[in-house]
This record gives sequence, C-alpha cells and structure tokens, in this order.
Amino acid sequence: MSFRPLDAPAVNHDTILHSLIADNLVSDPDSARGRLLREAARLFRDKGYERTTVRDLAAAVGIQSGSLFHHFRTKEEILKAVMVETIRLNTAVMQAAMEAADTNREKLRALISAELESINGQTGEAMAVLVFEWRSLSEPSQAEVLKLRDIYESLWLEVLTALKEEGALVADPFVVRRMLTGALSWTVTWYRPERGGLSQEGLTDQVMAMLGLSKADSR
Amino acid sequence: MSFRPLDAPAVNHDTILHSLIADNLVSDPDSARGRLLREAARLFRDKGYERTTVRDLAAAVGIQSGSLFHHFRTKEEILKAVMVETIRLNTAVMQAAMEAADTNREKLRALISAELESINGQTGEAMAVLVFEWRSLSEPSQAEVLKLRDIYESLWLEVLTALKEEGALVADPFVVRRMLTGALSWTVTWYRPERGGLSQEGLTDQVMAMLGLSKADSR
Amino acid sequence: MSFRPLDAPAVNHDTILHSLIADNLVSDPDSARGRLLREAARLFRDKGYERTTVRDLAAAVGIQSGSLFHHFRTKEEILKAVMVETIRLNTAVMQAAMEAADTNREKLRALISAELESINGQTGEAMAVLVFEWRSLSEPSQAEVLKLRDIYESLWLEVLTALKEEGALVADPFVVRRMLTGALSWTVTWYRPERGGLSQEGLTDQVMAMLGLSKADSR
Amino acid sequence: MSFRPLDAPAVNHDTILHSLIADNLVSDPDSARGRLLREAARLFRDKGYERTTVRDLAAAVGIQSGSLFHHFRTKEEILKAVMVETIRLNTAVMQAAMEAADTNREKLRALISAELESINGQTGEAMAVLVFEWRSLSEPSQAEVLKLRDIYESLWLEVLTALKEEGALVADPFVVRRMLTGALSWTVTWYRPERGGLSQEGLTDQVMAMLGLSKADSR
DNA sequence: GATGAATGAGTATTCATTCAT
DNA sequence: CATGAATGAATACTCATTCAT
Repeated sequence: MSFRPLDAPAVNHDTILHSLIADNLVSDPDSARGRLLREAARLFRDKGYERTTVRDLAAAVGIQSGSLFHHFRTKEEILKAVMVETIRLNTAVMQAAMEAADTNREKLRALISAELESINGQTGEAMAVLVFEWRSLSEPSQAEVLKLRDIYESLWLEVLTALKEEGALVADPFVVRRMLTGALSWTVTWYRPERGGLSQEGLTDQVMAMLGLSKADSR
Repeated sequence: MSFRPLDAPAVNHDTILHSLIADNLVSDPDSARGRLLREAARLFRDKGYERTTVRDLAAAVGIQSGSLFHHFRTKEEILKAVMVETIRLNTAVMQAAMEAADTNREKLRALISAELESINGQTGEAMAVLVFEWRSLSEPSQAEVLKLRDIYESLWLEVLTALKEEGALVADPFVVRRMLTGALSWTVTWYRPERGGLSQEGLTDQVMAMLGLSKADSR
Repeated sequence: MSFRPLDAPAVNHDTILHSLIADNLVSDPDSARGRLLREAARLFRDKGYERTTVRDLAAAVGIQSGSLFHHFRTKEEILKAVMVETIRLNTAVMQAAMEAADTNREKLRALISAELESINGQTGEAMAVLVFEWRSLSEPSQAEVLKLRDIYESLWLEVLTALKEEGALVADPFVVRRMLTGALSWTVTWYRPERGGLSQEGLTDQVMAMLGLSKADSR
Repeated sequence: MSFRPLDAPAVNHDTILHSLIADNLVSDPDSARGRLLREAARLFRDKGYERTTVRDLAAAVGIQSGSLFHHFRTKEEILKAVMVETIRLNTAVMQAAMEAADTNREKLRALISAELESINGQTGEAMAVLVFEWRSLSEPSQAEVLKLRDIYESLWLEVLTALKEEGALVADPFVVRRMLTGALSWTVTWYRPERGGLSQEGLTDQVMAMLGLSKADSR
C-alpha cells in the first residue's frame, strides 16, 4: 500500500525523463538534437520516412539541410534515434509503473494504461513511427532496436505469465500480448481522447474487461 | 440449415472470384494485369511502396519498365488497384460467409475467420499493403478507397450492433471493431499457420473467447 | 623482309580497332558510348577527374546528366572504361607493331614509336588520364586495370630482356623500362609534333640514341 | 678544389634551410605552419588534393578544421605554399650543389643527384604533389609557381647548354632536360632506395651513363 | 502492345568557409 | 588564436514518366 495521493501519477514521468537525459540515453527535448527528433517523429508519422526530405526536417527546426549532418551522419540515423529514444523512455516509464503496482492484475493494468499513454500521448508520433516505418530501417539498425524491444516485451510477458500461472488468464501469454500489441497500437489510427468521449482510463478498463480481468470479474 | 458437406467451405471462393472477374471488378489472376498486381502486392509489402521502383515491378513480371505504362497510367494507380481489388474481393467473400451463417454469433465468427484468412492467406500481401502503405496513396485515391472500406466495415458493424442489441456484447460495437481491426491485422506480423501450432480456426476460437462469445460461454 | 610500301604503316591501325570493336573489347568511336569516352578522356585530362562533373560530361555529348547513367552505373565506371579501352587498344597496336619487326632492335624501336604515338596521337588524352588520374580509381578497379597493364608491360620486358641477352643493352631491363615510361609519358606535357620542329620519328631516333641503340651505334 | 672531408655532403642542407627560414622563404618545419605543410604534402600525395578535406588536414595536425583558416585563407593557398616552398628549397639546394662542382660534367651529375634526392628523400611527397596536383592550382597561382620553376629549370639548361657547346652532349639540351624530368620524376612511382638494391648514387651513375656522360666514357 | 533511351526534377550527402563565443 | 556549429552551393545518383521506333 502506497501513501501517494490517489490522483497523482504513480510514477513521476519528468523524474524518469531527467534521469535518462542525465545518463545520455535520451536527448534533452530543449536541445537542438531533441527538438529535431521531435519534429522528425511528427514528419515521419505524417508523411512517412521516405517522403520526408532532409530539407523538410531542417526547415522544421529552422536550419539549413546541410547543418543536419552535424547532428546525425545520415537520415536513417535520425529514424533510428527516434525509435531508440522512444523505446528507452517508454521502457523506463513502464518499468516504474509496473513496480508501483501491487498485484499482477494491477501490474497489467498499469502496462496497458502506460502503453495507451505512450501511443496517444506525447510520444504518440514516435510510437507510430516505430510501427509504420520499421521497414525503412536498415537491417543492422533493426537488429539494434530489436534488442531494446526485447527488454520492453519481457516486461509484458513476465506479468502475463504470472497471471496465467495464477489461473487468471486462460489464453497463451504470447498470443495475448500479440493481440494486445495490435489492438493498442491501432488506437493511434482512431482514438482521439481530446475530443471527449472515451477517456484513456475508460479505454483501459474496456481492454481489461475484454481480457476477463476487470476488478469485478470473478472468472 | 445447409446440406453442403461438412468440410467444404461454406462459400465457394472461386465462384465469387470468377463472378467478380466477369463484372470487371477484379483482374483475372492469370492475365498480365492480374499477375502484375500480385507481384506489386508482394513487392510493396516486402520493400514498401516508395522503395519499390517501377523497374522492380516490371522485372517481376518480365517486361521493361516503359511497358508498365501501357497497363497503368502511374505507379500510384498500381497501388490503388491493389487496394481496390483486394477490398472488393474480401468484401464479397465476407458477405457470402456472413450470409451462409444462421445466428449473429455465427456471423461474427465467419467474419473473424474470413478476415484472418484474408490477412494470412492468398491476399495477405495485399492486405498488409492496405494497412502499411495507406499514406502513400494520394488523397483523392484515399477517398475512393475509403468508400469501399465503408461497405466492408458496415458488414462488421451490422453484426456487432445486432449482438449488442441481443445483449451478447457489452462493449461499444465501434470500439470492439477497432480493437479487432488492430489485433487481427497485426497477426500478419507474427502468425505463421504453416509452421503448425495454432490453426486458423483455433485462432478464431481464441478471439471469440476473448470477446466472451464462445459457444459454451453463457455470459 | 616485307613487301608493303615503305611509307605505309607496318600495321593497319583501323583493322586492329575494328577487330577490337567486333570483339566488344573497345567501343565504336561513333557510338554514344564511344563518343562519351572520348569526351570524358578530354575532360578528365583538362580538368582532372574530380573537377569534372557528370554535368560536364553530359553537356559534352549533348545529353542530360541523368542520361549518363543509362550507359555507365557510376562516374568512376567511366574513368575505368577510359583506361581499360585505352590499354586494350594500345596493347593490340604494340603487339602488331612488334610482330611486324624483324630484329629485337627494330622491335624496341617499334615499341617506342608506338608508345609515343599513343601518348601524342589520338589516344593521348586517354593516356594522360591513365597516368595522372590513377589514384581516382577505386582499389578494385585499379587491380583490374593493373592486370591489363601487366600484359602491356610484358611486351616491353620481353624485348628489353632479349636485347640485354644479346649484349646490346647494358643496364637492367626493368630500370630501363621505368626510365622510358617516365621520359615518354612526360612528352605529353611538352611535345607538340603539330608545331613542326622535331618529328615523332625524329624523337624516336633520339630516344634510341640515348639508349646507345641507334643503327649506326656499334657500341 | 675544395677542402671538405670526402664523405661530407658538398653542401650543407641544414645551413641552406636555416638561411631560407631566416629570410621567410620557407617555413620552419617545427612551427605550426611548417608541420601543416608537411602533413598536407603527405595527404595530397596519398589521396590527391581534391579528395583531401580540410578536416583531414586539420586532424593531421591535431586542430579543428575552422582553425586552419587562421593560418591560410583558403585550401588552395595550402597547396600553393607546399609547391612554392618546395621549389624554393630545392632550387637553393641545387644551386649550392652545382656551385660546389668544378666541371660541367660534375655539375650535371650534382643536379641529377640532387633532383633524385629531392624526389625520393625528405621533400619527395611535396615533389609528387608538384607533378600530380598541378591542375588543382588556380591559373593565377600556376603563373606564380611557374616563375619559380623557371629559375629552377634555368640551372639545368645552363649546364646542359655548356655541355652541348663542349661537344660532350649531342642531343638538344631542351629535349634532354625534358626527358630527364620525366624519367627522374617517374622514379617516385617505383624507386625504393630503402629496400636495398640500387643506391641513389648508383641510379645517378646509370642516368649519366645513359646520357653517354659517365666518367669513363670518352665519347 | 513492347522497347529502351532519354528526360528532368528530385534526393541525400559533402565540404570549404564563416563567425560568434 | 582556437573552437565547432552553421552555412549554402555543389555533387553524384535515382527514378517515374515519355515517346520515337
């Protein structure tokens, strides 16, 4: 049982971010590099990686296209950085969210909620890039990013496997995780929390319910 | 109640296909145009639309790049044709599958099964293109294709709404359809029926179960 | 003793050229490719390989820069082709000149005369490129061209070694060949036969004399 | 007749160098400028002027590329300085070598020996630059450097003309000098005195012999 | 219909040079 | 003097599209 106020976030997003910046694992959003990565994520999501030119990227941060290459050696390196930093940040956020939860059911709820937040919140553009621009990454870069994804995915499998062992989950943890990946990342194409309607917590509840894991669900 | 043999498909895929070919709604797979669209779907899925050159497309069907333009006015028209014909075929197939089913629950099962088949079977490459290359389509073409998707989607909503009215479904039909869209299309990235393991029917069962709609489920 | 008229060339340059063209070893000078290589040789000699742009090359043959790449995959391939075809042609010409001569002394004279002709005649620009743009060739291409040069050089060493064995030559054949290479290729920077003065045959005589191998020389 | 020890150099290379440094005609090799010019000569010879970047140059002397421009206004000025200082130094060395010799035959021998030393010794890299990077120099700079070369060349022509008048040389002094220029500068591509074999003095002897000017040669 | 050479606008990347700190 | 981020013009190369044959 924790003593934090009920409606404060279980984990401080900013604290995590600053700790990652200090360790040079993600760029400071206020630095030239950080601003570029944010604009790149937006452009890559909106137009696609191939249709975004380095001139577009440069214009978005107000520099000349040649100057980009002081920060990144190639255009692809920008794509990779968007993906790597996004995974690093979201892995850290999820880990903290999970650790703050007491039961496995609550841990899973924290993961779902955090993933919905990562997809539909600040890092949403970058998450969409991660899903839709994967093939634009060279194979060596794909391998690098996959290693980071493995860490991220192991958080999910750990919790789902525990729930399976508890008997709370009937289906195969791997299959469930994959269905969730698809269902949750697809929300980026339709879910608009800012338009009112379903809140993010409400959506999380619906997903838990679909899995037969809502609080009231005695199944 | 139908009198077809138990292991024959409820609807004859080939019959539907030939009827669509006769109406000039999809290309004969043995024609030059049909072969090109099949190869285009494969290449667009494997390399992405932008990274596939018209030379690649021409080489895949054994002609010169200039000759492509006797069949299609632009490269984008090829992408559009892949999408349009795929939706037309799958809409027809699903409509038939749905009509062959008696109850709403069976209709939904037929839709899920048919969508899994379209994603992981013969039209899988084209379905992946539909999901991942959407932004490569010009806005006017997107509008055209969207009209066709609306027909396709209305099939789903019709059944889900009926189930909701029956009380068999608790969640919002729109939300459920969208979650299903994500979960099912994502199977293209991981599900390999040919490797043994989970069969397509088994997967369909799991999805029905997740929705609390399996036969034995009295909920 | 041969029966050809005294002032006809011992070997027919055009016959050799056409035979090489027929074997696809050098390009027809009237073809698009042949014209490009001739202009490339001129530009590379005048401005250097690096300072010659593909736009310069294209302009010189009256096409757009993009069209160059229908004939050659890279700019470097053009440089290589200039070198390879030049060596092939000159090797064939020298072999014929040598074979038409009776004594070793006459063979050497034929080689010197032919090399002066190749440096100061039609292929002069390409020969200058061979000397001065060597480092602009990638290492793999250098290796390819070196193999061809070895054939060319072996013609010289064969004759010089025979002269050494005859006692007509005192110095080391390798050293003599290298001094000759330098002295003869340097003529490209100063020798202008068209301005009158020393004729090419006169220059050949002077070189033979320097080697103590003039006809009258009983040494 | 001179009184210096038999195996001491006829002229003191260091004395000449220091006198030129004092007059600000060449840079002190230990100064920042001198070190840069030495590295530039090496890089220009190895990679060519165009393919050597100012970053390469800066890195070779351990500074940042922007700092180069405190020493030289442009990259081309570096190339010019390499050439100018090399000619100045070698002209002074040859003049001294020539003046230390008594007969014209000995003077010529001294020139050949000194040029071989300049090509294959300490200034070899810069001499190669002088030959192979000539066209990278702008025309105004070429004119400046040509004036210095004229002084250098006049030393040779003076001696060769005297030998011609003595009857010791049959061929045209201009032709002989040009053949020698080619033959001697080409040694940079093949002659490796450090590998044993032919010594520099031995090579000088061979060249004198080729000209029919060896001591024993009574011709 | 098919060809394949040509187009020309577009792309990522390079690099000498500048200049505020 | 030194730095290093920024510039901006230039570069080789790509590729969908055209069209005479």
